[in-house]
Formats: sequence, C-alpha cells, structure tokens
Amino acid sequence: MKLSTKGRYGLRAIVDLAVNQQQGPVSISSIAARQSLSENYLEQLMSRLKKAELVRSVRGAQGGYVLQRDPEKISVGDVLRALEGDITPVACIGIDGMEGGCSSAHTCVTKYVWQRINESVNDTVNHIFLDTLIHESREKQSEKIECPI
Amino acid sequence: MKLSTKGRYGLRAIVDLAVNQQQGPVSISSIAARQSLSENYLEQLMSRLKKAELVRSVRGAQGGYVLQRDPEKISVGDVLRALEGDITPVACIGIDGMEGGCSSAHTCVTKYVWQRINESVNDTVNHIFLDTLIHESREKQSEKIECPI
DNA sequence: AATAATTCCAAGCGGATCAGTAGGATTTAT
DNA sequence: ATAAATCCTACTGATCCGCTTGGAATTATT
Repeated sequence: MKLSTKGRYGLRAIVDLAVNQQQGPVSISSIAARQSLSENYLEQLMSRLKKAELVRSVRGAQGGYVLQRDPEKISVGDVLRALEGDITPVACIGIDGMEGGCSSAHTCVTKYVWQRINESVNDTVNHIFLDTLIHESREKQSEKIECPI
Repeated sequence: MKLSTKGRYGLRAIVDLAVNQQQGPVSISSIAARQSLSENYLEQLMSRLKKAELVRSVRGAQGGYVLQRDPEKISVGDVLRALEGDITPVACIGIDGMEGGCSSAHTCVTKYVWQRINESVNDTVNHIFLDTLIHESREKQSEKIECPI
C-alpha cells in the first residue's frame, strides 16, 4: 500500500519546479540538486509528467521544464496518476470492462471495500492543488531564512 | 499504491471464516477450497490474523479457526493492518518519532499530502466492519442459488 | 562554427519484496 | 493408533523497484 519513489520524488519535483519557474525554464539538474535526487532518475519522472501534459519542455542550453497549466489547475491526483500509472488499491478496480480478469467480480464481497478505499483516496488527491503546496513551500522557505540560529 | 495479496486474500478469508463458523471451527483447507487459495499460503495469513488476536485457533482434528471478537467489532482496518503490517502511503507517516529517518520532516511540503491520504484511507477502513461484509456475502450467496440458469 | 548545456531515449542491473512451496513437528478428535 | 488439523521455518522463482549507463538530438552562447 506504499507509494513508490516515483510518486514521492515526482510530487516534490513538480512543486519545486512550480516554485522556481519565474526566471524561465527549470532544469533537471537544478531540481535534482535542490531536492537531493538522482538526475538520471528524475529525468524519467519528468518524462512521465511531460507525457501527461502537466509540464512542457524546452530543449537545448538554458532549457528545462515549465508547468503546462496554472498551478491551481493541476491536482495532486493528476501528478500521482501521471507518475504511478494507477493508484487504485487493487487491479480489479482500475481496469474498465475486464475487471482485471477476475471471474467472480459480481459476487466479490471485498470489492466493495476496495472501491471505498479508492474513492476516498481519489477524493483527497483530486482536491489538493499545486498552488496550495506552493504557498506552503514559500512559507516554510521564509521560516528557514528567518531561523535565528 | 497496491494492496498485496496478503490483504486481498486475507480479508476474503476472514469474511469466509465469519460466514462459516456457526458449525464450529473453520479449517484452512475448507477456506482455501471455497476461496481458491493456496493452503500453505493461507496458513501464513491466518497466522498473522491470530497474532493480531482477531482469530483464535483450535488445534487437532476437527480444529480450525474462529473469530476472537464479534464481527461488528472487527474493522477492515484491523484486518488489513494485521496482514499488511502498515498501510500508510509513505514510510515517514507510519513510524512514530523517528519519522522514517527523514531529515527534513518539518520543512517537507509533500508530507501534508501523504498525511491527508493516510487519514482518508484510515477513515474508510476503520469504519467498515466485518458484519457488513458478512451480510453482503449472504445476500450474494442467495442471489447465486436463485440464479435461473 | 564550435562548444557547452540541456532534453530525449533505450537498455541494463543489483537488490528487495512478493507469492508461493516444501517439509516436518505438534496437537487432538475419533 | 490414526488421521486431521495447526504450527513453524526455510527456501525459491519471479517480478518490480530504484537507479545507472551511454549515447543521440537540440539549442543558447561565444
């Protein structure tokens, strides 16, 4: 029931990107440095975010990535689904139609449970947007700077 | 973000157990047969449920397992935690105190997200109890029997 | 035009975890 | 005494995770 590093690192990365994109495209190397992530691995995560049309890339020197939508229009759910592929708790909920090859889908008692879990997770991640995380990030950053020690 | 087969099979198993315990202890072999599970594997799952004091075992011939509490007092959360060990979405939420060894816990922006996901999953699984699933199972069973074909 | 900075792409790889097997020891109803 | 059951531990094959490697393509800067 754990989120993989794709989701964990990737969300941190896109928040970092959102916070730092004022001065133009944000490079993988700068995100990796600030967030202590492997550049090569992060590259693969950005590729997923791009494929999901959450970010846009600028190639060549001084290139990098920019958000493709306003932060208030990108939900954590969008980001996690782009990174993890499918965040349903069991396979039979995720795939439409074939129900994950489960032969007893219509008599399956526990399916009710998995659906409820799935709904509650979706409700949560679909209603947290990047702008909220950005604001929180800015506050924490200033806390850091104002630290008396 | 997937539940392992421990949680999936185990919940099915304990519901099966609850439905069939009227005539005395329910054996692993009978659960395995009804639910199409490996006996040896199921044995390991029952061992976890026993360690968590959700079921009680009766050894020897005609032995098996019985629920240790009333079905309305066993939540799906109890069962899943017994089987999966820890159903928090990321490690830093689960372990008290040390926060999973994360050095930047107090400045971590995404932690807010993981906490919200964790709360919503817990809210869901802690409020579904076995008696609900038992009733549903009985209904589906009778549907099956009444099937015209 | 050359260089350096960058994204893009595909393949490989060690380690961990999962799902299940195997084999036997112990308990107990019949 | 036997058979039916739980109990316990160790092993194993497969899969996935997290990450690395190596290079090709693009483009701003000099």
